[in-house]
Formats: sequence, C-alpha cells, structure tokens
Amino acid sequence: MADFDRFDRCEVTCIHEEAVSAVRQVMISDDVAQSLADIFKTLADSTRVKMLFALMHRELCVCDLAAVIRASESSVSHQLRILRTNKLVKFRRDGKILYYSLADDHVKTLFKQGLEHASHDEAWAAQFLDFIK
Amino acid sequence: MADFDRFDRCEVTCIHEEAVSAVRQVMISDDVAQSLADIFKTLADSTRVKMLFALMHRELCVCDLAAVIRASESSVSHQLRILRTNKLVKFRRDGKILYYSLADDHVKTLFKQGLEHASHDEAWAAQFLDFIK
DNA sequence: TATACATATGAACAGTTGTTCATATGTATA
DNA sequence: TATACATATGAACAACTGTTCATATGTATA
Repeated sequence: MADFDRFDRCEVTCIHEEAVSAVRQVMISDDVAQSLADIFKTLADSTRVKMLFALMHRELCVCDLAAVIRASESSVSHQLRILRTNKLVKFRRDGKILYYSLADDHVKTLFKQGLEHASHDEAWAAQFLDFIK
Repeated sequence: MADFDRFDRCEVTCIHEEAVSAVRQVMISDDVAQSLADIFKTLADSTRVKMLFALMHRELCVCDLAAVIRASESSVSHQLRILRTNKLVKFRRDGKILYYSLADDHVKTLFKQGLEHASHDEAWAAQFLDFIK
C-alpha cells in the first residue's frame, strides 16, 4: 500500500503520476464502489428484470408473478428475497397472499437509462421507454 | 407453453387471471430483458465501477488505471475488454499506449441513479453525486 | 385442532465470473 | 531486424449465482 502510494513499483514504468494522483483524489472508496456494484448486481439478471418490469405495471402476488414471467414459484420467491433485501420491492399481506410492488421509482429511472444505452439508435426500445414514461 | 397461456396448470390455484393477462400484454420479451440485464451485469462489479468512475474524471492508459484502482494490469485489461464489448468505453492509441475514456454519458446517469438509490437518506453519497454533476 | 394452501427456506448442483499466471501481439526505437 | 515495452489473450481455478427439489412456515377455514 505504501508502495502503491509512492508509485514506485518497478514493474510499472508508464505511469503518468499527475494523472494517477489527480484521479485518486476524487476516487470512490472500495465500500462505495461495492455498494454501487451491488445495486447493479441486483438488476443484472433477466428473471429479476422481468419481475420488476411486471411490478412496474401493478402489484402482483408471488403466484401471479410466476405465471407472468413463466418461472417456478420457488424461483420467484428466492428472487423476491434478493429484491426485498436490496430494497427494490415492498409487500403487503392480504390473508395468505402477499402482494409485492416496487419500493420506489428508482428502478423505473434505472431501466429507462439502461434501455437508452442498450437501444442507441435502435427502435425496439421505444415502446418500453414509452411505457416506463 | 399452451398450458401457460390457458392458465390451467393445476398446481397453480391462486392466479388472478385478469392481472396476469394484463401484465403479459405489456411484458418485455426475453431478449429485451436479457439486454437490460446485460447492461447492469456490466456495471455489477466493483472493479469495473472503480474503472468507470476513474474514467469519468479523465482519460487514462491501462497502466494508470491499474495504479489508480490498485489492480493488476492483466485484470484491468480483461475488464476493459468487457467494457469495450458493452460499448461503455472507447480508446485512442498514442504510440504503444492506449488511452481509454467513457463512450458516452449513460454511465454517469446510471451511476447517479444508482447512488441515489443506495444512499436513500444517507449522506455519504452526496459528494459523489456532486462530482458526477 | 386438522387441513389446505400461499409463500419461504435450505441443500445441492450446474453454470458463470473474476483473478492470476504464462504467453502472445503490436508498436517504437536502436 | 532485434529489443523493449504497453497491452491483450488464453487456460486454470476458486468463488459466486440461479434453479430445482424437498421441506418448513404461517394463515385461513372447516
């Protein structure tokens, strides 16, 4: 670590010292980088993407969610736990049934940005961006 | 699949048919869900998050990038390939040195949204959101 | 209290991912 | 053309992730 700070690792000969120290000044900590990565990790699975997209439309129970995305209820339940842990969804109970819904609007915004990046100038994303609003 | 479409799987008894078919109407395709998941997957690693955050500040060569985030040059090079493939970074060559930079502003926006979700009412994200602009 | 049922949880397993180490590629300079 | 060096790539391996299957929990109703 001290070695790193002095830029004196002999294997590395091309370092632009000013550039490196300038960027280090503003660099995020490992913890923050990890938190950020964790959010994206939560969204980095097509099953969860489909679940969140469905919940964007309306609240749904576990079993409906499974039917909508054509997945097993067990799988959906496992994934819901991940979404719950990461505060992306909330739920209310009505008898035996749990109704899940989006915790807030962050997911919508993230999906919007994600689709805009994915689509570039392609047209297929237009209707979904439109739906997201 | 026909079974699914008719909602007649005997194991599933709690389906709200109207809800399920309503959401299916607007549901994204598997391909779109996968594309969206792939974008987030690209951002779902703290090494890549740090690399992108560094490149948000200024363009850097592979070796500088490695020094900034304290990772091996080989690892950084592997990760850069992933970022290149997913069109998040671009590069220019100057002699033997390759300078990498962000491909566009989508990453900034995604990080901003991600941090806002992660931070909720916590203060630690303020300076980074401020830096991102 | 017994039964049914919606959902949750745990263990197991295959598939994926990130790092390291060794080696290859491509560019500049002697 | 030979050497140095910045970067890329491939193979190998450990760590992680998502699904399935079996089982548990919790709630309503008979």
